[in-house]
Amino acid sequence: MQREPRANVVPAMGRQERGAVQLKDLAKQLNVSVSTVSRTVNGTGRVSAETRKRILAAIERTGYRPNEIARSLKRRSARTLGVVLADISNGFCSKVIKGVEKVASENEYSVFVCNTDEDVGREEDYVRLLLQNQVGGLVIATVGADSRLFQPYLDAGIPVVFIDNLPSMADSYNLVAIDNVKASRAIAQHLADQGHRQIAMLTGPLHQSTAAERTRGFREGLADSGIALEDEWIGVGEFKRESGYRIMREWLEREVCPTAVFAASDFLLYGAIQAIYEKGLTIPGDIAVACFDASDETGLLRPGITSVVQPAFEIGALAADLIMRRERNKEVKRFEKIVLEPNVVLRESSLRQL
Amino acid sequence: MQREPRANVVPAMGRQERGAVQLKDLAKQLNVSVSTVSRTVNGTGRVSAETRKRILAAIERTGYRPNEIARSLKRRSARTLGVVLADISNGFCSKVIKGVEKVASENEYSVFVCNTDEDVGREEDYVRLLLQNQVGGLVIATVGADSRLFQPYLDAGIPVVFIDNLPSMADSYNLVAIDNVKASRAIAQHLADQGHRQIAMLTGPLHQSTAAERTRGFREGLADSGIALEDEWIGVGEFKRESGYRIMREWLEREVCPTAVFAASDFLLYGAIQAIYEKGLTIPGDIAVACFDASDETGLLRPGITSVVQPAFEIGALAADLIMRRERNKEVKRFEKIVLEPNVVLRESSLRQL
DNA sequence: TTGAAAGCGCTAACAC
DNA sequence: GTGTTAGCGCTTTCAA
Repeated sequence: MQREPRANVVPAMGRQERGAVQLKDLAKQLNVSVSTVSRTVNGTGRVSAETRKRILAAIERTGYRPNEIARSLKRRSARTLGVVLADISNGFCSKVIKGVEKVASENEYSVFVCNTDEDVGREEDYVRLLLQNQVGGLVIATVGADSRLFQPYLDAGIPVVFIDNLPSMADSYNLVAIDNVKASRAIAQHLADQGHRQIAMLTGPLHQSTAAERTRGFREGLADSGIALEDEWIGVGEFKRESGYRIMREWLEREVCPTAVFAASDFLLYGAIQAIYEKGLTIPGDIAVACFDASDETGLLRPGITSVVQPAFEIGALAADLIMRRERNKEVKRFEKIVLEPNVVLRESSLRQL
Repeated sequence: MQREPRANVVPAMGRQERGAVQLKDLAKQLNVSVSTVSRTVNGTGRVSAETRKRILAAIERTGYRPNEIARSLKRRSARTLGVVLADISNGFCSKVIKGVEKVASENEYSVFVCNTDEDVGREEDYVRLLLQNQVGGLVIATVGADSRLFQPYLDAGIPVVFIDNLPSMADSYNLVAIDNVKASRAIAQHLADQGHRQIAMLTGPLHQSTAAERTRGFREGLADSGIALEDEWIGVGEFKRESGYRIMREWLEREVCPTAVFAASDFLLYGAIQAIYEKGLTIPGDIAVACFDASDETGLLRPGITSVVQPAFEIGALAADLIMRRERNKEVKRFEKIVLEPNVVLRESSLRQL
């Protein structure tokens, strides 16, 4: 195919050879240099009022948008954030993402979302892939405890913010999370106050710091009321529905079974509740229940579930904001730990007198 | 500060000047050219078995990973997918994302997730931002009907897949969705079969094709049973809880009110149900209800809600797969429309005899 | 089979 | 104020 020789005949809006208008096209059109255009686009350096106006007009007219990939290559960092979470369908996770997204979009950042399904291998793959994509920061609820995974981020000066579990690092990490111990203590206190003495806990893998902390806090809280949390009534599974169901069923088979159950995650509890109902028991009549992050998008669930409500949106927003602040002040190299107050909401599922 | 003059003294694993090991580092170490390393990394072009082995070993040893940004710039397309949806907290949306993500990660793609909250302005911003980020494809449940927004994608040959609403384009788009008309007809049929005659519909903005189709299908389905869907019983709002609540309340104030309500989205219905309960009425005793995409993550909702269940995960996966196929066969420029069969699940919320 | 070199679109010295 | 130019890290002709 022959090149069109009389290119000038083609008006400015004519078919573009390949893709979008770019810096040099504008420069050529306006008889200025690419750097002048670049400077006005970025508002950096001086440009005379008149040329600026012409350039802005041309940008408007042509709909020019800078190629973010080229910018990122030059800058060696993309205006993107990676968010790595267990499961986007989970209310906590989706709210965290929304929080991250809000702050990100305010800063013209885009957000990569990655579901690990609590699979350590997938987490590793994503963490690496995001690094290859030169994300400006990483927000992660990690399930693998191996902190070496994040070393390349430290080396590259890319902020990593943990919002849930902590890997086994000394001090070189950022954290935005609630005080899990305190939250669990509060629930323990509440169940004890309600008169329960046979109390069980459903929790996740204890090598995950959240599972460990929530269990510890719960045990301590019960101890404060002179109640022992027996080992046999600490059900350790995965943070999944099936685990809660299975463990609760086993408990219900025994001669004595708990009158109150606290779960370290919502799905664990939903599984347990299913087991309780299948046995023909009622909540809170026969068994009181509570958990972390009960989230009922429908607003129709009865009974309402007593719950530690993490400020998930805020956690996401704060995590993203931390990254943005680091981005602005590259010099500030300290690590930040933001620990939020837990919020406990009492609902019917644990209230004896209704 | 003075440069270290005896650089060779520093072992290979020593502190890197800046960031990660890259192609030219490997090339230098192994006394081969960057192109040879590049060829073995990508498995393109011929490389002798021996050098290939040495290079792979070095990659393993150094943990080299190609910089995706640089690749993207060269390729003029990033290995990323954009997903633009109303609200990640919605069960339909989160499942779509998971479907997209599954296929994407199988292809070493990353996924940008964007919540529009049904705001046309935000949708536009995101669509443009994703283009600037050179996404390899776009999966979108659009709310704005202006097809010009997507023209730059067409021009650049970037596949756009609609999974919900259609913009007002002629034929040049891809679609993966269920047959909304058919699904709504089925619900209409069911409610008529249950003996209902005063039937109402809650729907979204009628300029959105899904809202329009669902309404049309429902009307046609009722007509098949000789029932007219009165205009006054078509409640048009936003696809949000508040709309459902507000409209249902109005209906409940009237002398005659519907005995069955069908909602074009889950949140619309949840709002309506709240209004029904506040009025002291029961479901399905007083009013039968059904909707699109009732999703109960807890599994504890009673009554279960009769619903058109879109295969959301599959929709996402098919949409992503379509993009991947286009990516492989750039030559294939046709557009695809994949219409899936609707799946209707009858539950207690609409069953008279329980 | 391998290497040299030209970009991909942009930013930022540095020179004028 | 403005322009020239050297890369950012990679892929890909084109020669050798």
